[in-house]
Amino acid sequence: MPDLLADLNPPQRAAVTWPTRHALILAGAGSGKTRVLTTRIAWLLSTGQVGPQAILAVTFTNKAAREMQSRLAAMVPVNVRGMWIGTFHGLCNRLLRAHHREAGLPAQFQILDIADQLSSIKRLAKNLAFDDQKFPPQDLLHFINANKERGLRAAQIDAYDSLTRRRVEFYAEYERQCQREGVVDFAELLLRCFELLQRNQPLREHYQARFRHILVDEFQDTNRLQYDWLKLLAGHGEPPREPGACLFAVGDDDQSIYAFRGADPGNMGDLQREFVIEEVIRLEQNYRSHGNILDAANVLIRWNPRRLGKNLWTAEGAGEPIRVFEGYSDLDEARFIVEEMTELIDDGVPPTQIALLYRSNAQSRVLEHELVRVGLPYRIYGGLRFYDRQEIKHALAYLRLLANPDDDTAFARVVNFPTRGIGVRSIDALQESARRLNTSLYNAAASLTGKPGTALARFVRLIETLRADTERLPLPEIVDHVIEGCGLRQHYLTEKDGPDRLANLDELLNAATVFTEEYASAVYDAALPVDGGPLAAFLAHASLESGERQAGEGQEAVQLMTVHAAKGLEFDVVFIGGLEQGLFPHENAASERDGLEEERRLMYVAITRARRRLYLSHAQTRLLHGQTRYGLRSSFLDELPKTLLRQLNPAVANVAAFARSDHRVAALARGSAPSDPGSAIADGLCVGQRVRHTRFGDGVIVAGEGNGREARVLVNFDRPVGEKWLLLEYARLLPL
DNA sequence: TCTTTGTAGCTTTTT
DNA sequence: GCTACAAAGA
Repeated sequence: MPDLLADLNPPQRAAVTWPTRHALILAGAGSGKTRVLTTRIAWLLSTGQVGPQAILAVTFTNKAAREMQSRLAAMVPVNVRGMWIGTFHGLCNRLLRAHHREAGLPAQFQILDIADQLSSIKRLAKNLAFDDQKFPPQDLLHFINANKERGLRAAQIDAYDSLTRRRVEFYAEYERQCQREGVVDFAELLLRCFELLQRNQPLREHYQARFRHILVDEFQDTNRLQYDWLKLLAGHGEPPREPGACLFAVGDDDQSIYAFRGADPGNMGDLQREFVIEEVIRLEQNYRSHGNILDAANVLIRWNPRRLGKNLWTAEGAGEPIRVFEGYSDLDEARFIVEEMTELIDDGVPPTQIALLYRSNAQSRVLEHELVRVGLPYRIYGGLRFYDRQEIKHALAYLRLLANPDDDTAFARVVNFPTRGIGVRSIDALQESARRLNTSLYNAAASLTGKPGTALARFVRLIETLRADTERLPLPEIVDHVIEGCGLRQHYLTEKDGPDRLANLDELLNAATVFTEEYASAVYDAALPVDGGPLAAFLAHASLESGERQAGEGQEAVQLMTVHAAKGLEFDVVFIGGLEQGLFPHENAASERDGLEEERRLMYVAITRARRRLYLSHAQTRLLHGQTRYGLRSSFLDELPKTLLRQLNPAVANVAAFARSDHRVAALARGSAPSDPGSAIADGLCVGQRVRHTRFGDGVIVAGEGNGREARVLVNFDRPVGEKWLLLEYARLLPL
């Protein structure tokens, strides 16, 4: 046991050996968060405080869950497979499979991924004759998901306008359709599970009594519903029959970059208050980056108000200054980056230790072009995932149809693929008759089988035959038989990109084989009934785990990805490109509530990915949406202390920018934070106000900061001028 | 049924 | 400027 705690620093050790009480661990970037989490579990087990069945560990990604399992397996001799370690969705799936009857779901219920959900919504919108101009399917999807993530059913939504009322009606219809089809979307998985536990007291008490320790990773990324789910399991707010579970939450509010998806970093503060956590443990020693890089990150993030507060430090030296490059154009910037990379590689830096991060995917193109031109291998994250490939989705749809004929999404996907002469007209007619009979497309098709010669009848026969032939087969053979029997393999034999797709289908077969082995070796809790069988479990696995983002393989490649994709990773050398106003921070963020703060956290995440060397680059012009845009350097650059930076190409224009940068940093040091929108700055000027300038024309005040002689405002001037910082002492601004 | 042509949109996206 | 998806022609 003592060796578990060896090499832990004092706060880490305090976290690991925290008494049986709720805990909030503020874990900075690179502070050994995962290690603390897994060691905590290992410590609880090996000190004999609880058994493995009493642990519930929740993560956001399958990768994180696997990482935790494998690390834990290396620390203590337990069957980690049988433990409840998984993603929110994975664990909810497990619970719902075990208690599907109580949850009102069929044993074979299927999980819709986001693409399935969208196609389901499109189908319904068409059936209900919803105007797709007034109600774009994407909006409906967002409306439904956002509400589910807040824990709201259609009946619980307050609709004050007719548009919202229609959306609510649609939501209700969608719920009905899913229920009839026996399918659940991602958000439903959580909401259904939450409602099940809330409604079913014996079940709730069973799990509350069972899980003595609930550990949550990346707590800042939880949404309302996930937090409520945790509270429910922890028995929070209920009369204490016996002491509820201990919630051990690890997170970093500064790395919350998914608020746009519904994550609520405010949950951290809520947790602290609601669970009465008097002492927050801070893990602030960083084992990743050199001092200058950390200092830059620390200074940058201090511009955000409402932080829980944290300052990273390292035992390592300051290291190199942060390199700043200004290109004339995006191409110039790309050339610089690629040249620099080439030099680094020549100097012996492994290409895999070099990462290029950008705010948006569109930025990768110029860089890729340049990388291809000089012949530098690269690996780009963000492509298709394995289970998202069309051939895989088709094969899975056939399997889904075998498992659950009511799954209309699966039916619609494969009814005419490979083409078998069932066109739009037949489908429309089928839709209509299914709607009339209030049944699934498959049932409607089956009921039309009076005419055995029709294409539709042949399709129904095909599915029936497949089902009958595979009924008693083990999973891999089912998959093999279906791929063969449905004609997919035959179809791709003649396609131009057929070989790749066939290889992927083989890979699916392989995945089924691996899955079957794991499934057989008691992946699931022995104490739970396993309903639905291996096929349903495999299909759920395919929906919940879409596989690694496909990337150009090749071991010796530099890594390209968005900042979001880089979260949790680290590299010796990091390039952050496109640091321009409007791009990073992104212009759309300005209109969102707390948008700029999230952008800043994103920048914080980007900076803290670097171990030894960090490059920040921007370009004066950039081709965006087919037009040349003139970008100002990112305000984030100005928020970094000049002393940490080394400008690689001192362009004249930057002298002013640098002076400005010092000014802003000085203002921050004095404690005068940038103004919030709406607040008055000086002399009756406030953010959002229109003003006139003798030289620049008219514009709107976007931000303001400082006071007295140093008070200045950021004005967004009309058309050609754009954003400018102006010192109020000198600039004569006329309020309009 | 497959191909062509047109038009919208375009930030990030763990499950 | 490019892509993705939808509606119209062969």
